[in-house]
Amino acid sequence: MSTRRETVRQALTESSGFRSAQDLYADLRSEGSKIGLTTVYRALQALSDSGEVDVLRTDDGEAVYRACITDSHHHHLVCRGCGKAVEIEGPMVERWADSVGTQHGFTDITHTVEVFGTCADCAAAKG
Amino acid sequence: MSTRRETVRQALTESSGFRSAQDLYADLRSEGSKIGLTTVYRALQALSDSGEVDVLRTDDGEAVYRACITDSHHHHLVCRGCGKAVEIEGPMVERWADSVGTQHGFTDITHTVEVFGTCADCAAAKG
DNA sequence: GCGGATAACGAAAACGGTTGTCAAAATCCG
DNA sequence: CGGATTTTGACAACCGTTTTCGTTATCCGC
Repeated sequence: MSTRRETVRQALTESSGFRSAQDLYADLRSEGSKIGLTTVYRALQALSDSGEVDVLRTDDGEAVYRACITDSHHHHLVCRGCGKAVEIEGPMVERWADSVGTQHGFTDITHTVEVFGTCADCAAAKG
Repeated sequence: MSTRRETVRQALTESSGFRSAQDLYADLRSEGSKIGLTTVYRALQALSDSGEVDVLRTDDGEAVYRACITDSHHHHLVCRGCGKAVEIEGPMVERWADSVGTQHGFTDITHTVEVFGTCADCAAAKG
């Protein structure tokens, strides 16, 4: 009876990038769903166990999830001052991730890259 | 009066690798110190703020600290089946992240890289 | 359809690491 | 010594996550 699990999977797939369980819960509730937080967590755990989503931790310990898409993607260069994000591409990095994974006998390789910095404006503002 | 901060710094320096705040607290208590958990956290936070220790998060969200002002920045290749993690290095990626950030006028650049895959064992087990 | 076993659900409580509160103790300065 | 300031640590609050447990929905043999 994985209707709820499907719902969560879909919500995650539709949103790009990483979402926290609480984010997804808020999203679903605001869409009118009566899903419970517990179920969101359970679904994410199940999806994670079966390898359908990737999980990692933010700096403040929150778990964030991403639908596991092997499809090509881009990354973001995020300003830690104002949050401005620039889309960046790194074919070199894609190749590197694949090759390093393959070297260790891993298959079905995906990766995430986040680059953080202080943008020119914020650097200037800060003095 | 930063004897306590010194104590924590020293405890961290003496132990190799990553330790959690709770670990350090337990260590210090077992050595007879009457330090409080709050103080350990405060000291670690201060040390982290001043860049004297590195912080990261374990898979279950616990913060771990390492006295290390230097090198050994590495990433992880994580199996999405069994969770096994392999430490990987990618000087190329480090350089790429720096250069792409600089190109966009960003300074003070950091980055995170996570590579996910299915390890040989799990691929075999799964069929 | 009907009824009971089974699985999924969700509200609320429990949990564990972390952070905040606040009064007591230590330190500093005059 | 005495008062201002800082540091400390017991304790409570917090927050994301997990567990509990009673309710509800689904499945399956009749």
